[in-house]
Amino acid sequence: MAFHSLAEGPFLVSDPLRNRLLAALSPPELRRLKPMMELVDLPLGRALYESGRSMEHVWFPASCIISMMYVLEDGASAGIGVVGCEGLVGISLFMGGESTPSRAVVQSAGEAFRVPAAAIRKEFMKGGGMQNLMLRYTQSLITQMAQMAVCNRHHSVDQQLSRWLLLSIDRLAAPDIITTQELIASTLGVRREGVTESAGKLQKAGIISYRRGHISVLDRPRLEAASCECYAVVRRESERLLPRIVPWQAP
Amino acid sequence: MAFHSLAEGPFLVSDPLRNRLLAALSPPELRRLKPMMELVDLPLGRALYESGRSMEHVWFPASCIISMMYVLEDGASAGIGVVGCEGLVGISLFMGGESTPSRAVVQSAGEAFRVPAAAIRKEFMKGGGMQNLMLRYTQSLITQMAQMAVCNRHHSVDQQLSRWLLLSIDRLAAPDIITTQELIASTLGVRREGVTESAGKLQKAGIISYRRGHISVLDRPRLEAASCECYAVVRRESERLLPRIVPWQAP
DNA sequence: CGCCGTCTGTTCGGTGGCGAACGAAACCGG
DNA sequence: CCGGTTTCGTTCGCCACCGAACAGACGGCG
Repeated sequence: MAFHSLAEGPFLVSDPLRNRLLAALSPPELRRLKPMMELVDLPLGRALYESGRSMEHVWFPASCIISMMYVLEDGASAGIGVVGCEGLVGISLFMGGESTPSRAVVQSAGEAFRVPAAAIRKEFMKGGGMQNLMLRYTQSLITQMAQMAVCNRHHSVDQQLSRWLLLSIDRLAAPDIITTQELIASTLGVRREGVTESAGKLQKAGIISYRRGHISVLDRPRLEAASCECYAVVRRESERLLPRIVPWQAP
Repeated sequence: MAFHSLAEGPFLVSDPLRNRLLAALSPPELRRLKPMMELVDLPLGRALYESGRSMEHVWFPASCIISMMYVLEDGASAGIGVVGCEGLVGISLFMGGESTPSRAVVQSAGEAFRVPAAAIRKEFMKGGGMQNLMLRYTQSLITQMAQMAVCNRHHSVDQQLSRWLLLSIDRLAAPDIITTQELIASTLGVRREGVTESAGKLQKAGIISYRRGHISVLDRPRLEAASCECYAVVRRESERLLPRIVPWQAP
């Protein structure tokens, strides 16, 4: 794992603005958080936190995807949210719960910024723009979770895979995802064979292409057509609730 | 059921303490909200709000159950949360979104207190104990939604019905639910016939009994055994995050 | 360069829940 | 007490997904 110091150094890659929530903070807010911030390289499959464990950091993805999942006693699981550069992982740290019964897993390898829980809580308590931003993000996450629940119940694996791919490339701001079918299956809560089959169809149709541990979306419009309405709902609600890409401006 | 009047007046039934969140507010907070509060009788099936519409009130159930559901374009639906006397309906009003793409339906007829959106928002903005309470409740709702999503994916209709019954009687603080199989089916996201069959099994086993529009739980322990782990997870997390039944006390 | 662990492809029987269609019984208002 | 409406009961073919088991193939690592 490679760490890049934020304070000094010419590493543009360490610019917190790569995460859209951080980019939307006011200059003073960002200035207060910056010294505590750390850029971390996240390998595929790493767990940022486990069910019920107390959490020590809030994570702001820059170029990775994190899946929030619930795991049942028998090992079966289902993903309930996809987080990328538009969001953060660890909402329960400012919602007041300290922990949650879910699990957060790196679903596409990449980088993320992390900030100690205490620093986030302190800033949140001030009740300013940052609090408002975090709460709006939380609501967009709630929408996503709810829509995933309905999607789980009513839509085919084909549709769900398409939906997942779309959500992921939006949150990566890139058409290439570094992951495996096995991991996708566990977040969709279906068998790996089901993903293989659906992905095969999409590849035959020329909509995506993949090799071992790597998926590329080739034809976005047709992928949207193959997906269910759930993607559109989540996207619309995210656009409504979350800040545009342009950085913070005085109110 | 015994009620304790907070101020004056012989109408014990209108005591806000019947809702546990209201009961956990500090005396000054409750005093500020009381004048805006209204007790409303809610008939089965009534929608408190529709997807995307702007919301005018926050609802605090006293003796009813409200289901939060997502409805798909083709009419299919799934419930993502059950709210009773332990909670409130309308979190997006203080989370900053003003509306959500979901729908809230009366799932068991009864009474609820409602407070205008503006009053809640004003109190929330003060950032005191009430804000903390609402946020913790929101987190418990998130847990519930996520667990429902996994349950949707992996558990049988039998298990889900049992889970739903348990959550409901907890939130009613009574073993009798006034609802129909059709409504239960729509919140579980399954066919009405499936509910009929599962409910039949439970009745034959002597665990519940029902007649038109009315279900009674007879044997709670065996209902818990018939349910999946999801109920226990939600319950444990609710107990961890939410105030006990005892009313507010100075910190 | 070659090995081996990981990832992907394929097959087959089994089944839970779906969709549709219809009948019977319980409650409501007149 | 009596139609009419709502709610509940039952049946049957069907299909997407499951569970298990195994074969091939890529690619990192020694």
